[in-house]
Amino acid sequence: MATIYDVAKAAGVSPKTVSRVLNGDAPVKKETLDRVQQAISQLGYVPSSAARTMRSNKSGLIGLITGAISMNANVVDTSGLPDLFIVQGIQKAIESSGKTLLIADTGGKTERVPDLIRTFEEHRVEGIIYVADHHQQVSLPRIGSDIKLVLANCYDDRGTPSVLPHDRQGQYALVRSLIAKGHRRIAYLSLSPNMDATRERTAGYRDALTEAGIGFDPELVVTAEIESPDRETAVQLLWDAIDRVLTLSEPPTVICFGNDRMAMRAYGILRSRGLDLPGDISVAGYDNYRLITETLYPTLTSAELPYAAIGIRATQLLLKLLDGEAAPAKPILVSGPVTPGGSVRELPKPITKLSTVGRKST
Amino acid sequence: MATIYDVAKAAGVSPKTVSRVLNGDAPVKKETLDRVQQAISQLGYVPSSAARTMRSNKSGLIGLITGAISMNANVVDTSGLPDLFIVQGIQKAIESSGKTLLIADTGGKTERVPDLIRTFEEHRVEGIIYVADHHQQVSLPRIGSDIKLVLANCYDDRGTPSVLPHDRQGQYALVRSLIAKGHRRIAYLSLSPNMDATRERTAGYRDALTEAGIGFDPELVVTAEIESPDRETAVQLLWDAIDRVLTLSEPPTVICFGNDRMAMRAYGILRSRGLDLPGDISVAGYDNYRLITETLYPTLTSAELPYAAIGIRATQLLLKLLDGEAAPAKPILVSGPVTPGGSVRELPKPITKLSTVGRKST
DNA sequence: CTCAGCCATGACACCGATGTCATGACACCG
DNA sequence: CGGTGTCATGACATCGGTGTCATGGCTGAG
Repeated sequence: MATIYDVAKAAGVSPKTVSRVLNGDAPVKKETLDRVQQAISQLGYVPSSAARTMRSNKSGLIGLITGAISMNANVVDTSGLPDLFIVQGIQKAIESSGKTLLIADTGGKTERVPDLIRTFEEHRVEGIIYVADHHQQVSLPRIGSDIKLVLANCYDDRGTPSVLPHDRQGQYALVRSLIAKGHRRIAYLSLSPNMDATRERTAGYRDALTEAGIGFDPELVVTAEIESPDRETAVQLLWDAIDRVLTLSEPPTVICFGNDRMAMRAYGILRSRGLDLPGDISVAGYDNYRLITETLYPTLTSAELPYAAIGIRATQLLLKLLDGEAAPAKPILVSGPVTPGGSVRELPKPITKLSTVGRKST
Repeated sequence: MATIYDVAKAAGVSPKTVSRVLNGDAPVKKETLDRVQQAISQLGYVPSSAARTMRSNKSGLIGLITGAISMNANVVDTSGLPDLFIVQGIQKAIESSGKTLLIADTGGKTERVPDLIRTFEEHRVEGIIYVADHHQQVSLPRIGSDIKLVLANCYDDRGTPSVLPHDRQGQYALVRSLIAKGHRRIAYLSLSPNMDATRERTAGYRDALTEAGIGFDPELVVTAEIESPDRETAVQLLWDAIDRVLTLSEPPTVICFGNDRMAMRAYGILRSRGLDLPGDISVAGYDNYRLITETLYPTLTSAELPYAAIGIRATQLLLKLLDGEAAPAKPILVSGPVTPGGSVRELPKPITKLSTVGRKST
């Protein structure tokens, strides 16, 4: 590989002048510049970032720790939308910054994290983004203070800067849109109650009910998934939960599911009970996992889990920290829109009471 | 950040001795060793890979170019299984090699590839793996000969070492398994005929028919997807294709689709025609995209597109090249198994002719 | 005409590892 | 007891860039 010295010799100048040409940080005579540039292209010279890093102590590298790449492989996991979308957001945001992304995958084993951090330290990354596969609390080993850390889709108890999905707002907006379509008996078949997302979303569900003056009926809220079920168990649990709400004395007109995948399963289950979608029962998901929401027939109404946006925000946050800005005191919450699909039917409006809530704008 | 000099001073030895402790490449007295190790952990010293790289001219980095991370984002693309699974395989295989993976994403724009390669060259990667989003021919800019290149899921006309899915074998095995279940009228609704995969798979389809002594009926083979359709068009095309084969004078007992996603759509379409799955018609996909095959009800029979394996093979190939082994003359073909699901019904065996083909082992 | 000041360039040291060679302390052999 | 070999360690140069400072030539103001 050609070095700056080779180029200098070929152009008949000093290495320092070549350096000046490369970085444009000092005036160079046009003629000299041409000679140098020709030498560069002739030799196919590419500067060594290792040498640069050494001198400047700036690597231009950002480390990314995730399980997103190795996960989702065979395990079709419980959480729904692959955290990979967060990585996509990060990738996109980093692109324009001139930094280079070093991606390390935990392979699903969190105990590998210290090793990965160590590797990043060897490469003198300027910052690290840690991506969790679902909204959760994490605890990472301490990192040298010269490396900035940002958490995406997770948080810790040390006040490390973090970016989280605004689950409460998401479920609120979803339920609100259902109410706007005339639904008042709204079931919510949730993910495991231990998850942060479930707590938040349940709160959002109630927010929307309260706002519309609809009483909260605990019978309409059923846990329909446990931590890490096998397929059979998951289907069984879901089947039972659906059965439970459908056999209520006053059954729901729409069922919200904890994620799109549950909703996808529900399509098959509901139909096998002879129900028409959305004629007999409306369905909504969560995540807006497009592969599912757009491919299902009819298309699925879903609240978007703004993973790409979380990735972007996390990256922007990190870049700001690197720029010397102060860290925000609280986690940054990112909201997502509701994507309407064909799975939610518009109910005929009650003629007795014409509240604004029942109105639909379009 | 502490350097090897700081450690040396703290331990009262020369930097070279610290180096010896780090690399264990020369005997060090037990007592000295302890002092050095203590100094290291006290100072939190982590060696700089930049300095190492400079001295040794070996970076320990492998570059990966892919569109897998940025793609699949909003575009639910035509090709089916996300190439991300290839990246997963690569990640897994690289893990145990001690190398570090540098991932660059094209963001879907191939014209960015030269820039990405340039960045890799600056980091002095030892090898590059290029991952395509579907089986295809590519043309990459030339790379300095000191960097090894391996193509995954694609090939070029320069004989660059490459690893490809064995599409012909895959479709052959799938159709063979259908025949083993008693099917003889087998429709094939394929992807775009311009795709390498389609050509290969069609050949595999015919291989299986020939083997079983079933005549090839061109009416059973229909293109049901074009290059990059919008959702509406895709559904329409699929609907038409299904209609076409179902209204044949002798309709198929099973339909093979070009990928799992088409099959997923077909579930809705077939049911809306009042057909029972798999009672009235059997269905098979391609890719074994587990999110789809395992979540659909009934589960979907599919041929596995061995993306993870391709990633692993590509990585192993690259590591061998780096080890000085010669490149294989031909692309490496990776086969995948057939994953049976509930979407294919076992047909009653014809009593007149009891051929071995109709037999089922289990 | 002279000197301040800019322009273009080069000499040199340094970043943090490690390969090469040298050195001093012992042990072992004859 | 002297010579030879091994062990443990250090001095120094080097990898490829870039920051610092110096230098020579030229311009323009006084």
